Amino acid sequence: MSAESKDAPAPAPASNFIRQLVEADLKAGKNGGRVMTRFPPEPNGYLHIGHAKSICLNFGIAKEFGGVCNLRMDDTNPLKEDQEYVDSIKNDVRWLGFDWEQRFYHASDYFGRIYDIAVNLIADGKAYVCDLTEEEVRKGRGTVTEPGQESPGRKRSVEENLDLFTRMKAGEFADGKYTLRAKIDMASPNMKMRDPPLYRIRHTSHQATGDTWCLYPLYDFAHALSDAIEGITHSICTLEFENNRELYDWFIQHCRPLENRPQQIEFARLALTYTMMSKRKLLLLVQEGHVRGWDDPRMPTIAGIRRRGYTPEAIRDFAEKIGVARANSTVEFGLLEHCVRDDLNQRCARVMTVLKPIKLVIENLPENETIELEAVNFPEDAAKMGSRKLPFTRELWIEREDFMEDPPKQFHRLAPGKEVRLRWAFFVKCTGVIKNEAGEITEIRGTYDPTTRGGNAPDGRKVKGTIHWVSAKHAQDAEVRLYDQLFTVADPTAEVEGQDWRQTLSKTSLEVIHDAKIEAHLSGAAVGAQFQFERNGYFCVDPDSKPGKLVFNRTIGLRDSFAKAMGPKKE
RNA sequence: UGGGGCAUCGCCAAGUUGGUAAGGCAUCGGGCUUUGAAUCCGACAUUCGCAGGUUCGAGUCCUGCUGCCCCAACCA
Repeated sequence: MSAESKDAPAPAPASNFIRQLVEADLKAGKNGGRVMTRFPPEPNGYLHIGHAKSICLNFGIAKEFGGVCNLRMDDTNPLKEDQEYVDSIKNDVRWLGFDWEQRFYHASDYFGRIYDIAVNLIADGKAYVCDLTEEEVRKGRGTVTEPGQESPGRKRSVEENLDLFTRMKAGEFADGKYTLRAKIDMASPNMKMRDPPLYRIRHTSHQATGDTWCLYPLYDFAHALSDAIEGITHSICTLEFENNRELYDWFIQHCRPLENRPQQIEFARLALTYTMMSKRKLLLLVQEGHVRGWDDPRMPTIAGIRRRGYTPEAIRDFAEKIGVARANSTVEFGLLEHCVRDDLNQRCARVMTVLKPIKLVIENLPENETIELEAVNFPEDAAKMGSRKLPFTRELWIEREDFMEDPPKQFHRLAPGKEVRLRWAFFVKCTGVIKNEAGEITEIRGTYDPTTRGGNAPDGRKVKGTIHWVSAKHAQDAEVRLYDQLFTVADPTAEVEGQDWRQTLSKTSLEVIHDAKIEAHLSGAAVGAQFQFERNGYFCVDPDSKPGKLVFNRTIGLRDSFAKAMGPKKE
């Protein structure tokens, strides 16, 4: 625990306008020195990496300034919400490393109080029952350049409004018959202030409150009140709610009884290249079977990237690195990958696994001889994870890509007449290949130099390349799933005329290898265990694994400057 | 066209009484190397959307312009 605190001191968090604002509020003694934030997702889908940014921000700010952060389900629309989503949200936030303690709430917890406040608003002449249809309301709202028309309901008496609202709650009216609207200003240049709806009738049972209610408050009303009721001091949301702030403040000012004065602050939501963040479209990917589910490792959902092998530490680091600002921006996916590699590099034991195997026969090693070698599990710090024994035998698996019959000069791997080091083992020189009738190489032949045991030549002879291998006799088969971007374009969000967004879905985002060769000792690895397959990347054990047949997900490949220098791969 | 926002290196992003452009990612060199990984060293904005103005001095102040985002769901 305390061992890590003696490491290099954490760098001071980057400056951002929200931290500065909270700091200034604290200094000014605002809110009695209290800091309370909240993360308020609507349980209508799974959380994604964009939500992770918000979670880190809200819980992070609270923790940093000695405050707390609530987890609240913003469940005001029973048509879209589901218990499955609330479960997944709690699970994901917890997994990311944040704790709401006992402060898990629902906007629906406050339906009773919100209703009472609405009644007060009516009594104060600041809200009225409107009998316009949805269509009429839309038309009556005007446009951005023209003022709207006042609803006839605006002239209703307080008594009649109260009576109607009571009957709306009692279930006397069908969906859409009436709404409750705030009486603000139909000519406001801010469309959000043109008598916004507060309540609509919906005879639908609710995920949390069942059939208790048949009318439900709308977002603006319920959200501002929920914040005030909980005592939120800083209500952090994304930029698209900027126009709603004036309305938020109106509610805070005119509703009673309300004790607190929360402040809404907006920041730019996360956008990532090659990534779709729309909840609606992510749902379609799941429903239409383009992916295997919300937790498909190709999905940008927390559940997906968790299964993929991304760690909470990497995601938190990413959230810190991207910063917080008010300018819309799109972060390169490569930054997230950097954070993941950076974290995994420090925690994963190294093992050798051959993904696309070809046999290498050591001609000068007898059939039944086994040489036992030792391999360090974490070469950066040999003491950290110990070592393991490796059997070296006549028949080995090596990576197909590590052999070329007619290589370019920069190729440091195996080729006829060339010598390479087999990691932790010996120098091996290729003596030839065996081909089938089709002319395909089926086997590579070579000889090992017994004096180079461990990988160093006593004569000081150097070798350019080191490749990984596994004893064919001892290797176990495993399934390995290689992932690539789900979309082929950097901005899958861009609307292209005549083209459906699904057309940018990649056909090669998943490649399954059924016969990868793994070191025998790996066969006992637990689901979720993570390793670096040397020279191949970071991998984790997938829950689909069965006894005797492990399934690995490639979390992320290693950086590959050679491939980069050689140009794009043909695959 | 009304209102609300935003514009600093390829991508993020600091820059707050105006004082002479942080950092990260990416990229490019080089060292080291039993992972072409990691790591280490070095390079990388005379310039802050554009045009004027104020000032000894402006990314920071003023004026005008341009571009992009958001708002006309009984969604959030």
